[in-house]
Amino acid sequence: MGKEDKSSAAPAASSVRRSLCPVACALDLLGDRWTLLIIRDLFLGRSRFKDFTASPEGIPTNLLSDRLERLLEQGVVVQVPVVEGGKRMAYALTEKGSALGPILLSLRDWGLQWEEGTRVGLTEAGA
Amino acid sequence: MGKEDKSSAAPAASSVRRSLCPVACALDLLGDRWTLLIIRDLFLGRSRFKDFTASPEGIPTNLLSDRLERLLEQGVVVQVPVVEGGKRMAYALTEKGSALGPILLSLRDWGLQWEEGTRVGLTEAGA
DNA sequence: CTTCTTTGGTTGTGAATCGCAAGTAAAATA
DNA sequence: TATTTTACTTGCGATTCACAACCAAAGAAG
Repeated sequence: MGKEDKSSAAPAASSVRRSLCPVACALDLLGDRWTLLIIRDLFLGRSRFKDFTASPEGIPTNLLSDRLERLLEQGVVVQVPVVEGGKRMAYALTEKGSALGPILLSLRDWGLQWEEGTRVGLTEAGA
Repeated sequence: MGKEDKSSAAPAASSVRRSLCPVACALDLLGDRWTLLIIRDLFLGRSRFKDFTASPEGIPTNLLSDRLERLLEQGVVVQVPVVEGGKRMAYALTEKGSALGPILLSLRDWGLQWEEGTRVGLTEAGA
């Protein structure tokens, strides 16, 4: 029923680690062009599916679905009802997800310093 | 010939930015499964092509070639002769490349704290 | 309750990229 | 000069990406 089928898979199957290096393991989960942008959006206060697709980078919806699913699996985000007891769900960072703040901040700082013309949109979260 | 042809291209053409967000721009260059592992190796003191292929993650040589070429283009690494005036070249971090230290350290810290069974191999460079 | 709109996805498809294996040429070594 | 090592390149099947179209459930409007 298309439940165990992934039309668009992640850069790596979550459970296949290339090594025990913490950097490599972090990259097994985060090492692609979209995942950390979703995390960035969560830090910026966006929480709904539509919000993520509205970001300027324009993530394709199939990739967004896939990444969110993987982040849920890995305990980086959780789903919470938008209104108490409602059916609509929003995404929120777990403690594991919030701990990604320093990574985002160091990426932002490096980008600002070395990539010409970049501008901030990140709030001072996680620092 | 085969000079303008890339058999294995990078995750994004270096000059096509998805937005002006510093995080997004950093990920345009660094957002894949291998690039930051090469940088990690450079911080660990590895500098030759063979050294990178010898890392436990086992990067394919065509991808290594491609990533090194892009890092050269972007001024993150430079080539220096292994012996004074020799023909064999090694790779070294530029100032721009060395500035990636904090990103590597935050990835390492997160991996150590949240990814079960990971162990350090990173020296305290860049901090 | 019925209709309309928004939200949150899924599906399909061609193009691009990945990962593996094999081949190769120049440099270092014996 | 002969052999080995280094630093790649090439080819190819499999996976993943990006774009577009489609769809069903939820909420809002009348």
